[in-house]
Amino acid sequence: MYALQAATTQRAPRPKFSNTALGAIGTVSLFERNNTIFAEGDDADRAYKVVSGGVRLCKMMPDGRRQIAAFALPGDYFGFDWLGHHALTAEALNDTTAISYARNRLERLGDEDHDVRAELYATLRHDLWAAQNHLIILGRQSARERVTSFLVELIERRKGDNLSTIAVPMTRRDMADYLGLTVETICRELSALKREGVIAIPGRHAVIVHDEAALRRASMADD
Amino acid sequence: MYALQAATTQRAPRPKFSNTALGAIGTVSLFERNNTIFAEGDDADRAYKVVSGGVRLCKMMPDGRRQIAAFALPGDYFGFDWLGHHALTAEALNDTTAISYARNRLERLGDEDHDVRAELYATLRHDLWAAQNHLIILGRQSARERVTSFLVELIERRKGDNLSTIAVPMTRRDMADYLGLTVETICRELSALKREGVIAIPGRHAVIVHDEAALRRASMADD
DNA sequence: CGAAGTTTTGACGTCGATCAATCGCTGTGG
DNA sequence: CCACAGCGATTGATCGACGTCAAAACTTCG
Repeated sequence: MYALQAATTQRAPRPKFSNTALGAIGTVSLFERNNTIFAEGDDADRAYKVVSGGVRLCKMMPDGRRQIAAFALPGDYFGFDWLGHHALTAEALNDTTAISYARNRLERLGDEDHDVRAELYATLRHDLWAAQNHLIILGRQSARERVTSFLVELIERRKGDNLSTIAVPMTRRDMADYLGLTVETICRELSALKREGVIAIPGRHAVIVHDEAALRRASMADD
Repeated sequence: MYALQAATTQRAPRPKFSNTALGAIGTVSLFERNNTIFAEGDDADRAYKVVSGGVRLCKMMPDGRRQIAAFALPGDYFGFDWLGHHALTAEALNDTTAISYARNRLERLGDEDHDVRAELYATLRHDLWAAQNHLIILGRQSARERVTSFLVELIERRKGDNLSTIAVPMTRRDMADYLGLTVETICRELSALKREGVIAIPGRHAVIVHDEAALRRASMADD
């Protein structure tokens, strides 16, 4: 009973802003691969929605260690989390198109429009939910569990298409910095999954899932 | 410049609800050590503020592994993060007193009162900020860095008192499950810090900080 | 074709986990 | 008041998963 309830209620829907309210105030921005969109500590004067490409949201340590907190993929919002200064650095994974919203306009809209307010709130709640799930991966899962959890996450974030081929827009290093591992461990786990027939790897930025059930089993799909 | 900015702006203030608005609708609850206040997946019909004692907020894996996402100490709010179902399990660290707020009253108040709304939003933002800082600890820090980061966090959360003795209301196991380590590693790191003269350990639930600068240096205070 | 960056694989090292024993509280009953 | 049981904390010995170092293969782009 508890497990069933958890399975049906834990999924936090990615919020969708009403196009009517926000559509009008956004402007299109382009970023090329590895460009910084904003850095941790910057004035948070703009927030974004990814149209195409992808973005990594990360924190850096003084000695160069990096932890990626999340990836923003097409349809996702980012930069809404902190209204004074950005808490994370945002960098383009690829050549990326995004719609950008001015902070002062967002705030005005949030004060006036109950729906926009609810959606800003839902965005924040979704990010918190995602971060808390990420904690269990980083704190308590093995390398195998992390890599399979990540692939399952990509499967579930993939929008309409039900292909068994999933797009992997980030590099092995990005995956490593998201999962708290090294590039080499990522490669080894992917190779092992390939050897076991669970997946195939047609190229750097794609994975074919042959046995999704095995993948989910290996990921210990939380609770 | 950037480092200075980060140091002054990254700290997310713990929100304080206006007592006038919320004070009226809270009721006092008591929980004894290790009692479950709510479980992951439960209907989120109440949210809480800790008065005395402490609470761990955690996720469990089916095989018993546990990740603690946060500790709620006196003055902290918890259970506000998810308005449908709770995303985390809350358990009392100690005999604990908390003020509990009914969800439907909170929602009504949030709709009516701009200040309450801002404070609910600030609570969520604080939790997200804390979770993102936690990610870098779990993903990229050594055992030594994790334990010292934790002690620094306790120092900074300690309210008015400026004593060098800090209260540690949780067990070694709780610390381990918060930091993604084992009980043994926690003990060993604490013993090493004691041997090096950085801290003293007068009892299970207290630490005396002799060299706070060394502690902060060892914690690699992020960014 | 050559250069630079990314991915993959192998050999080896290490940090923290595991297994095990002991210590030291705290509470309970004789 | 003391003996003892039970649980948490501590310390030691050993193990193993993942990191580090190194080299080769592959991809991309000039």
